[in-house]
Amino acid sequence: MDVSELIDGLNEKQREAVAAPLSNMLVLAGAGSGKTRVLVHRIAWLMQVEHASAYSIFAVTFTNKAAKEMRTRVEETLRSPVGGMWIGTFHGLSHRILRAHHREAKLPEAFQILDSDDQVRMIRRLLKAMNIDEKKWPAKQIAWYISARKDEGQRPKDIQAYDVNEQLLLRVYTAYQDACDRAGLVDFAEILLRCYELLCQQPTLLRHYQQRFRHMLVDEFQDTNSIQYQWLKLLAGNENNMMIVGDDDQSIYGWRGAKVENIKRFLDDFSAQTIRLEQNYRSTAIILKASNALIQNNAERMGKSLWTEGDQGEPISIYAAFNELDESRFVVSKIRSWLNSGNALQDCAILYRNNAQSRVLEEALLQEGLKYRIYGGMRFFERQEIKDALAYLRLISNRQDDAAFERVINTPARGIGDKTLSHIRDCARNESMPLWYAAKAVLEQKHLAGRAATAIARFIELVEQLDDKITELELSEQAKTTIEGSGLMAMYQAEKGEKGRARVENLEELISACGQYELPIDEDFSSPLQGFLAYTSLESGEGQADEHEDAVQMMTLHSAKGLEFPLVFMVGVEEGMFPSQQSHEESGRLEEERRLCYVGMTRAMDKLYISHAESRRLYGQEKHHSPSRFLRELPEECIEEIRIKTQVSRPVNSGRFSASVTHAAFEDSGYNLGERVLHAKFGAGTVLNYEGSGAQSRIQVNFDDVGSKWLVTAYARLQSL
DNA sequence: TGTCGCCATATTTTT
DNA sequence: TATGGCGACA
Repeated sequence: MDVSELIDGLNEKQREAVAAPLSNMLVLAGAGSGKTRVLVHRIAWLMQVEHASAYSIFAVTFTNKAAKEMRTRVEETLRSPVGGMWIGTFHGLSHRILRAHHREAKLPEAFQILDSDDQVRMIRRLLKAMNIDEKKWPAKQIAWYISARKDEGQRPKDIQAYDVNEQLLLRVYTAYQDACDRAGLVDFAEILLRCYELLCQQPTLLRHYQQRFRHMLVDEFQDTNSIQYQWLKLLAGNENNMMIVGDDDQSIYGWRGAKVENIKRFLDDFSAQTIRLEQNYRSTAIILKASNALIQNNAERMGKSLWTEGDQGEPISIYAAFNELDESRFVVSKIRSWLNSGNALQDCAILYRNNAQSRVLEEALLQEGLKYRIYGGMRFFERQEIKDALAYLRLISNRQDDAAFERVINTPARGIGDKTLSHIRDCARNESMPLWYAAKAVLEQKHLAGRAATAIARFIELVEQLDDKITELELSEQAKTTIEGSGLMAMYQAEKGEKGRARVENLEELISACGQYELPIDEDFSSPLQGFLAYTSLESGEGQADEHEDAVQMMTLHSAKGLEFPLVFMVGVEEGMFPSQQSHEESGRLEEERRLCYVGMTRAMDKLYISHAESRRLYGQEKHHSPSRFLRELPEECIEEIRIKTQVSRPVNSGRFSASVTHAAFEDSGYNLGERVLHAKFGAGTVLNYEGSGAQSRIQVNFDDVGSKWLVTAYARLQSL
């Protein structure tokens, strides 16, 4: 392969990064500046020019998707599959190390991963056992606390509890950790922390990995938390080279422990040089100008300004909607015209601050007959029926797994009630043994009523029989046998309605997913089932159907990071929504919101619409929000305001009056709402409410003829009356 | 064991 | 406003 291929077609800065001599390096990569390209080409460069072996390369990302993309693109660039190269997520790679050295990490061979939902359930059980009021101490909050501590690398012994509240949290943390350790379970944060501790405590092991991974690359570095930073630093040792790629302006995960400061820390700790990628290949000049202007209002920045050789493009349109319904209709009508001009639905995205905002939009899209796809939400492997099935498989492969035991002991219902169960739990606690063995013990002690005893005996027999039956089978047969043998399939088949049908389908899908699963040859799994179980926890089931259907893409601003769309709508850009109400309280949160806005804007390639509603129904109450401060931070020359202006025929305080409406989008024939409103001329409306005076007055008007319940809050320009 | 009604609750999410 | 969790009840 000709090496020049690797740097041809790159801009100067990209080339500088790709072809840099072996060293520590920060690539400060702005949105749309081709950072993945740089990473991929750098890997190829290391192999081709520096003659690095695939074996010596270690590349870390945050999501499976990013890891997968990187691997594919490296292989495409090198035109050959690369084995031996470690490309994966922080969790995936840590987990891999833990599997390989489970003994040293003091984990059972069949250790399993607890997802956030399992974690909360586990804590909920502990709280009950510890007699802690769940009302006062929600399990979710405690789970959050524990994960946060682990993200900081803190074990219970490292924590000083100064007040009673923290003492309680600490007690639960301790109990929780104890329970996990005994059951052979690790939560997500534990994977990282455990791996870090393992490497700290096993110098030989650490040296082995350090000597292997000569070339480390890290993506989205601004999202690393404390333990991830420590882990990387440990693996890097003194000799290895690390290239980190990130963008401080796109740091939007501070609230879950990400530390932007890690970038600066890296520069110090690794005496690295910085390369800035500022040329943008995605957006129009206007969008970039506005984004640059916005982000400049943040104080703590490394400094970066995006530019493009491309066109100016259209101004950013800002629509002031009456309310969220009007906002949705506006968005939908613009999408309709986009579609009518021969564009694809999937090239257009609606971005919002929180998930609840999607509802009104969905309804409007549905009404217009436009297909949409919502990102996020329940993932395949997180669904109830799937987790039930997996819990059986987990219990079969590890009898100590209390979380799995609790989940399936009475699913499907087999007459094991709370009483019997608490009996077992008590026994387990007193004897400090896993629930499974406690159940057996209780049975032997014959403390139970006949019926309960039979039920438990049957359950134990069931699991043991399944275990016997499936050991020799192929993975998908194992799943099938378990799902059917456990009675889960029958249970969900009996469930009425659409839901039940979908669940049965999902279970079947699970069986087929087992069939498609390939056990990674270079990882240390004792069986395909082990591998599959880990896979289901670490990879929550992306790549479901309908992904490629032509549909409007809907997602939160957070999940939009890394994506791009020709047409983008950002909705609900109002004070109190975005920036969100709660971001006013903590320091630094406002800047993070601004970065989020920056992320959103820079998703747009050609056209960006931003909308805000003057009134919005929120938690059952009508709320009035002013336009977001972020809008004021956009340069005037970059924006075009679309606003329905109401002119009232005569000053009124109440009663009927007539109003005429002018609309900036009048010329746009595709704008249904505008047309409708205009043609209706708002003949007569009833004033419902009147407040203030002068230019700031507001009237609330009901126009019966425009639609049933259409409530309009319009700014009356009294001076023009 | 399932259902009803009451109550609190109400960002952002990947692994 | 809607939703989900929980206790009470049949």
